[in-house]
Amino acid sequence: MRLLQSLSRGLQTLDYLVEQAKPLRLTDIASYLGVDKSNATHILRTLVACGYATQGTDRRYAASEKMTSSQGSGPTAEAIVATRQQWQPVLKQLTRETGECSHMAVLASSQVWYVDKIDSELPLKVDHPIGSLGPLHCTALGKAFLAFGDAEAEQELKQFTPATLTDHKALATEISKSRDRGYAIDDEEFTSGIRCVAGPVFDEHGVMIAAIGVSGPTVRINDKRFEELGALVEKMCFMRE
Amino acid sequence: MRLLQSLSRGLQTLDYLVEQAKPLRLTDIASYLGVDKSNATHILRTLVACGYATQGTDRRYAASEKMTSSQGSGPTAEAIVATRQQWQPVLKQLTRETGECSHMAVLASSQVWYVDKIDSELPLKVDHPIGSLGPLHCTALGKAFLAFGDAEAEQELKQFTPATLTDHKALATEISKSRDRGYAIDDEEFTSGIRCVAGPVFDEHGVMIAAIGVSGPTVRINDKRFEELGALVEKMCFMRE
DNA sequence: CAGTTTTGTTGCACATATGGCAACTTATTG
DNA sequence: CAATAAGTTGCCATATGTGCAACAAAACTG
Repeated sequence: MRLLQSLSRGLQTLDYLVEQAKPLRLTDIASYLGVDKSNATHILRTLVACGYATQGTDRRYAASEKMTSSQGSGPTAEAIVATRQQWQPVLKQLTRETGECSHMAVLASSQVWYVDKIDSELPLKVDHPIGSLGPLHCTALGKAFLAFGDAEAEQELKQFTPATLTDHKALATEISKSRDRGYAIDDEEFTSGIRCVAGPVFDEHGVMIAAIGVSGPTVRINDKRFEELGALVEKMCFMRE
Repeated sequence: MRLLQSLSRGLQTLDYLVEQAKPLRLTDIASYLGVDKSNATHILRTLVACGYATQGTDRRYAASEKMTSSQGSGPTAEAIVATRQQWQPVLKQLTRETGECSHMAVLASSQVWYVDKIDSELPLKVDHPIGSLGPLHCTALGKAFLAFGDAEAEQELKQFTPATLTDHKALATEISKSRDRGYAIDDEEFTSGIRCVAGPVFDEHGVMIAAIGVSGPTVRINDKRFEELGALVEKMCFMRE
């Protein structure tokens, strides 16, 4: 029973790239395989040439989309459920500390998909039903994906309120600001009278898998409190990493 | 720029297997690659040994699940959202025709995960909140996954009501019956006083991705109506294929 | 910012893995 | 039950993959 050595190594490399699910350095791959760097270079170059791996600008290698997402991208049901269970205490704490509704969403088909929420006790509340969808460009949760995930805004930025950003350049600036801040905001851009803040949730590989945020009526959230909420969400999101 | 020949050929073979999406004969693969049968044998044997291809009883070779299905277990968020949108009309129709609640669920971590529902208009109703989880062995939706999907029941079959099947053998018999019927049932096995029926939803590849079902209080569902509901769900599920 | 270390790529030569041939075994067909 | 086609194994020559070492390019570091 003879096997082709170089092919075996190549496939083993693929397995490793898929398993690690993040860009890997040549040296690490070579030492994992137990071969010379030179050999690893050839293997990886072949994988890239055949479309099974990609090389980033930092020279690191990763499995191509062919391997990582054979059809739909995005987290699996398993991952969502696990994340939901892991982060629900955070939602509860957010709502307890702020008195406002908190939500968790994942990315699906260029929209945010609400998968969990904790309702506010107050009579005036924000309610995105679990299972519903929302736009990326004018919700805090959506902007969190634009800022920290690999989501892209739709071509046409639909206007929902006077405050909705409909210009791609303005949106890009805002997303950049969100990245610097560590959280994204929605200042009455989707629904008049509602302000939201949201931060990213990363999985063990550093890939953004979900967003969590707090939403409340503008009447209860002045500029000062708006910033406080943002800081709180940012703290809660990055605490668990 | 030198590439590894045998690795290239191996990956090219994988592409071909994936593209053709059906078991292929050794000779065809060899002639496609333009190599000797002997060489093709070695390549395919290596692919099989590395888990990238499989050889059927008829000796034909096919790409392994690693290549065909998205490697993460369970459907992706994208797939769930798409299925939800596609099948929500069916849920609505089920509730309209029966007056009872209808639900849709996907499989996540050996549990059913409710991702959509249409409420009954009647005052006495069954309510599984969207986003909540349920056991596989004693819900109609869960049994649908056991019967038509590739789910496996937990080791310990927890007892929820006197009617819960806690014996693996009895459960296997019931699952087998479900397969024959075309739908699964839950006769007060999870909650006393509630009867449910559920059928499978398949994607374009014939892989079960979700289950949809109807639930109502036993007082409104006698044996005759129970069967009618099952027939209805079965019809609705298999209609859309 | 120069010196130092680490990492990635290229050239080369040798050993050997690999591909074709042919013989052999196993299935398929008339 | 021939007869033919498909699949697998043995063998050998050489194309080819591998490691070594030199080189180039980042990444640290003081």
